[in-house]
Amino acid sequence: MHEYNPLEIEPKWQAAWAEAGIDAVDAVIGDTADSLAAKSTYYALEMFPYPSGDVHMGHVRNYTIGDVISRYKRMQGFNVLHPIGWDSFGLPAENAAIKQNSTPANWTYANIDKQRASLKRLGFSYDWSRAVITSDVDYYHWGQWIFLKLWERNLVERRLSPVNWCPSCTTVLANEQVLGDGECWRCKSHVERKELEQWYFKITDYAQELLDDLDTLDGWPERVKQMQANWIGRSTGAEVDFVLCDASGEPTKETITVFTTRPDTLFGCSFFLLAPEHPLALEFVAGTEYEQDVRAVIAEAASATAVERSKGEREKHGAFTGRYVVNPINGEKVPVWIADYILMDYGTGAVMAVPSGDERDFAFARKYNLPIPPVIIASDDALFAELDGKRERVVNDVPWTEAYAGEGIMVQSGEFTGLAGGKDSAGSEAVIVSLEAQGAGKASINFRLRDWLISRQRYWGNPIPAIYCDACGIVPVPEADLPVVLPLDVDVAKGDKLAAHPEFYDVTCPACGKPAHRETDTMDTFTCSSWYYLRYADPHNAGVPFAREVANTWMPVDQYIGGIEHAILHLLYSRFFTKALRDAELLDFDEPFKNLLTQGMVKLNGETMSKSKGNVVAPEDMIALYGADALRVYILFMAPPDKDLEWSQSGIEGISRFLNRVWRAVFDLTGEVVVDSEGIKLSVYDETLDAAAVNERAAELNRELHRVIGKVVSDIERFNFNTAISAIMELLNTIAGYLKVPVAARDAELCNRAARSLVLLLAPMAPHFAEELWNEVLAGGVTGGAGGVAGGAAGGVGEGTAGGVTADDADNNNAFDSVHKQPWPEYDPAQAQAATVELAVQVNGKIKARITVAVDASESAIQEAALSEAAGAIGDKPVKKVVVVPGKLVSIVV
RNA sequence: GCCCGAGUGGCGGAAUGGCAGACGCGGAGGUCUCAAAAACCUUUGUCCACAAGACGUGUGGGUUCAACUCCCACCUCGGGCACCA
Repeated sequence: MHEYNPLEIEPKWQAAWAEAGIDAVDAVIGDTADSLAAKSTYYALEMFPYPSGDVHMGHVRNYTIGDVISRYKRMQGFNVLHPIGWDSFGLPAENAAIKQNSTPANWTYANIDKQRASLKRLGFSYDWSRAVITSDVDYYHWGQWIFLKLWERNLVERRLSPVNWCPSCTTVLANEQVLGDGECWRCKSHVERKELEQWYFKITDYAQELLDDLDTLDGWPERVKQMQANWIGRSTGAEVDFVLCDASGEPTKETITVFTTRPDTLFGCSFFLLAPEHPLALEFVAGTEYEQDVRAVIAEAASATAVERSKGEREKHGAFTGRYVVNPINGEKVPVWIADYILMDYGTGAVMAVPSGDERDFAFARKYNLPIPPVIIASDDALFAELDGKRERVVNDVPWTEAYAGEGIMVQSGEFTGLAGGKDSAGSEAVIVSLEAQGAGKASINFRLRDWLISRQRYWGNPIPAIYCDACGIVPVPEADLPVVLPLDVDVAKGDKLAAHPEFYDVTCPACGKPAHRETDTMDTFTCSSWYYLRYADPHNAGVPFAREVANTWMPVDQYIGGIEHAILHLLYSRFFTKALRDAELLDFDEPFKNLLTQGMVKLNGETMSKSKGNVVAPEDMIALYGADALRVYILFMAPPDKDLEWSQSGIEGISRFLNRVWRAVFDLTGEVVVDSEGIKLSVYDETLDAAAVNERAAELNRELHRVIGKVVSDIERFNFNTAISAIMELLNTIAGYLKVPVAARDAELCNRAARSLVLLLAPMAPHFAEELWNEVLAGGVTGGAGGVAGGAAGGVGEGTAGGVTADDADNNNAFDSVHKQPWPEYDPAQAQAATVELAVQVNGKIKARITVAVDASESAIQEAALSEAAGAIGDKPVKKVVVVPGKLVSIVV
């Protein structure tokens, strides 16, 4: 036996696999074009890395999970696409370039080289021939092409809007890129609001479908779907048109529309609110006595930072504009105020205030002494009789001390009084019908989701293919002129930008030929990551981003794996892209990712590992100590994949020990007397075992083999890698018990099968380890060793066709018979059963005895045995009931 | 405030309503060794000197022959959203 030396065998097999092209989907060893076509496809995908530096433990975890799934599926006979690439545009490259006086490209590509080497060192089975790097012209060319397709489909728009501006990154951000407390997702600086003209993708056109199709994503975590649903934020209700009055208070022909989820409370509207940014606000008060107060509120609201706004219950400020509007439901004139809690970018920026039914309006009414007419009361409320039918308004001394926003009965609501009120209630519907009849409103749906702001005032990104012409306006770059190449001689370290490169932006208008100006903003990096999974399917296509039929073959992704932090960002954008590309007839499916696994973080001392905290455990250090396989197995073993895990150094030593034990056991199973490095014999036999004891151990091992293979299958299918590994450990423990049997008394077939199964089960998780054992000890049958266990007789379960050399071997020139080309071991649940089982006997819920019965014993026989065995505990108390749970226990109630 | 998760030994974690704590780490004792490391064996939820027994899955109730698991109420921690009309 040679020692298990991961540092020697891992690079060896990595080189051998690379040479044999074992992981490329279209060059799989032993597969012909026909056999490949006959296989089902399986697309396993992990979120590609940003090349920020070294590979860290989070990557190791993410990619190990994906690799296990890929290798397992290959052994199950699928043709597996398992690609990798880099999301390589983005701001960190610019910052690093400035810091190191380098260029973003140099920094990025150097990091990619470093990460590629690390990923290869970890033994991940990627099809490297398909690697996609988003900052390569060959890739971003097609990002521009897709941009033009979306533009053709009217999904691209340049418009003036309030935007989020990060002063530190000196660029605008999408809504999704502003964290809950108003911080930039990347640098955590406080985001400012600005009014700028920017490029948008009209993701809101798909708001309803993005929401509806969440229901079809059965393979997604509920949590992620919930987060997306909240983010999309659909509200149903009505649009109501209020008639504007002129400065003298006379109704005009103009109306102003509000959105409400509670049309049933329309009679309770006692004032009307505009957002401070609303264009009508200043128009109303210009030159009036109200102007000063209104301007003060506007100024105060504008200066409020995101932090202040996020503090929840904030003192509300407002001012009367001097104007009135007419409530269409009852013709009442109500005053128009501005209020700083009204958001310009939700609904219409104008709101009907119902202080009795809305906490915020209530607080505002109290503060400014506005009427609070009750219109909804709980059905059992005594006020009903008192209020019903009365039209007088109760002012500030209403019996209510707070707003009532729940469901109830409409009161003081004219013809609608007595109807059920609430969101989407009968009362709401009746009010909408009435409004529609008089042309003053309609049913409506509002989304919280905003369009996706995709332009960035940064250099290191995909150039937006648009040209500004004084004569023609904004003109798309013609498809034939693509790609718009990002110049590499921009020296960001010296503060250089695209906007300072005339050779980039001085162009002629494609429409009229006159001098024009190229767009110097680049696209959000999230546009690059919104379709990379499609490019993997057809990575070298030089005519289109991907061929439709090829995309249809591999997509949707069967299993996507990545961090929860993309629950809204990347995962929502990618869904949008897929739907938009489908409508552009470029592909034929609705959702990109059929199944999603969000893996937990790797922590140290309860904190996320980060360079700035200095608490990073470097994967390279662990590989140097224990090897890549031990690291892979350990990270799988520590916790279920979707939970955060706490790094512990001593645990990986345990896994290293486990692999060493397996190593020795495999040799021992061949009959070889295993010795340690100093020649001390480790194989120890128990010569006292008689034939019956040997047979019992053999039967136990056989049962355990069938049980564990079945367990590993079901655990891997559910991604419970930790329990799959536990089960393999249990198998090893049983094997260790059998290895006490002297070599001459062992069952050769059983030893062979046990060794092979052990190695095959570990192959997806510890690929080099398994490959070495397979090739050095097992391929071609177990033949080596002092005991001379004969190989080739492998029948039974263990391995379908794997009798050693596969039939395809002759057809190709690979020098080895890879364990990763073997079929997954089969198992027979019936053989996992022992002939007899021990049952616990409970008397009134307490275990009082144990009985051993045949596995197929009849219920009455079991009952009889249990009653006699537990007779002492039962005593003379009458037996009321007996429950027999086959294989488990007997419960006796006395 | 609203919406999700999660609370099990010293630690990581197991348990289609059916013997709680699998598997591993750590600890204790032992074998081997001059010694140590490695390896192997035994042991390891708590209480009790041992045994017998009792108690044990955040808390309190409930359903059930049987509850970590299901139901109700609550506590704690983590995450997301939050003036969205």
